[in-house]
Amino acid sequence: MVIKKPLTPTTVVDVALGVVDEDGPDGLTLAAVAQRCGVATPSLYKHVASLGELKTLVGVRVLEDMTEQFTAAVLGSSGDEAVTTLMHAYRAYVAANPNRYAAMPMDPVHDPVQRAIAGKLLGVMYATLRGYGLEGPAAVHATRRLRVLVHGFASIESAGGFGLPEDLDETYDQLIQMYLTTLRNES
Amino acid sequence: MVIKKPLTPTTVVDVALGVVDEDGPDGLTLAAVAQRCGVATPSLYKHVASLGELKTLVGVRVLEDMTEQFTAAVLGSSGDEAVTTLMHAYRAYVAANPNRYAAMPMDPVHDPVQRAIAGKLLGVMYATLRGYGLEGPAAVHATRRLRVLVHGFASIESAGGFGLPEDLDETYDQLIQMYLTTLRNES
DNA sequence: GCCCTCGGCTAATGTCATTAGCCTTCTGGC
DNA sequence: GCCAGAAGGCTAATGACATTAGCCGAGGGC
Repeated sequence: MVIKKPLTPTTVVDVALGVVDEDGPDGLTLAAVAQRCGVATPSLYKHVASLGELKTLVGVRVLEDMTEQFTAAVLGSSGDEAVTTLMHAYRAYVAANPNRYAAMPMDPVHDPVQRAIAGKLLGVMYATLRGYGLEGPAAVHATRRLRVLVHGFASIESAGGFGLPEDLDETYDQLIQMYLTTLRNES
Repeated sequence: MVIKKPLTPTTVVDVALGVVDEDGPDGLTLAAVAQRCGVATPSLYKHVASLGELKTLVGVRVLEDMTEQFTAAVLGSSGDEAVTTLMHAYRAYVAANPNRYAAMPMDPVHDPVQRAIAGKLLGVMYATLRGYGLEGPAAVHATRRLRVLVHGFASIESAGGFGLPEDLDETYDQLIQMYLTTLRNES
């Protein structure tokens, strides 16, 4: 007999992430998670309140995951190099975890926990822009532009939305250069 | 007795769009559509093959809708003005129809009908860039950049993903300027 | 040794999608 | 006018899910 690790909310979310990775966000179902846990579906309710809550928790985990990776990627660099690194790291994350990214909440505004961790992720972007001397609103706009670029590209790419054969790396490089140019003109 | 219009695939899609508008993409259910049509759920199968097909058809309709609007918006202008107009029209469409936009397929690659109409929409963007003298790959990259910008911004905005109070019009204007700058430097 | 909580289970309900099979109505051909 | 057949609706049934209620055994604190 294998020693059954006790089921906890954390392990349930772990399993849920596995389901998302394999079956996509829509494949995330309590039944699927329960089966992987070797447990009857209703038993999950001892650990999570509902499918909706589980999805929220998965979203939080993804946000944490991204925050961690991007923070690590960007550490030790600054200026254009940092921005470039961050943008590449973002694209790489989404390419490596397309389903997870699709499970990321676009509107973390509602759930307070999600909002907190989403704020951290934003903070990484914001901090990466430090050194360009942006003040107040200008920094907010610059962060938003960055977010639009990385999310726009990544979401289309991960959905397989770019049909033509032209090099996507080249397109992404152009986006990076475009963004860096505005930063330079602004500071 | 009101004269019952005969149900056709087209009217079913019309009703489905109404459901999407009100309840979001996830609220689109055969049961909901059937109820609005005043018909039992299985009866819908006389008109659409499955829920999946209905979603595809809804996606097509949204793409057609957008294509039509953007074409009209951009007619008669060219250069920076045309690009600016297109970008504003895109944002306006998504703001006016957030749920519909969320129902738009990001990967029209699979269904041939969707691919065709998606190609038309891309064609509008592509045509808008005429006059910048872009050749071959450069035009493709420029179109992609445009798409990334408008989709990135619109999808975040429509999801309520911009939390801070700073003016979103300003952010969008900056994105437009950013894009126009790259176009000028390229042509 | 007793009680209680934890974490699992089964049974039941309700919502959906989907399939099968029936029935009525209209239409075209004769 | 009559009939076949297609169109378009319906009911019944099945199977996946989420969710709720209520049962039960094991283990720990006392």
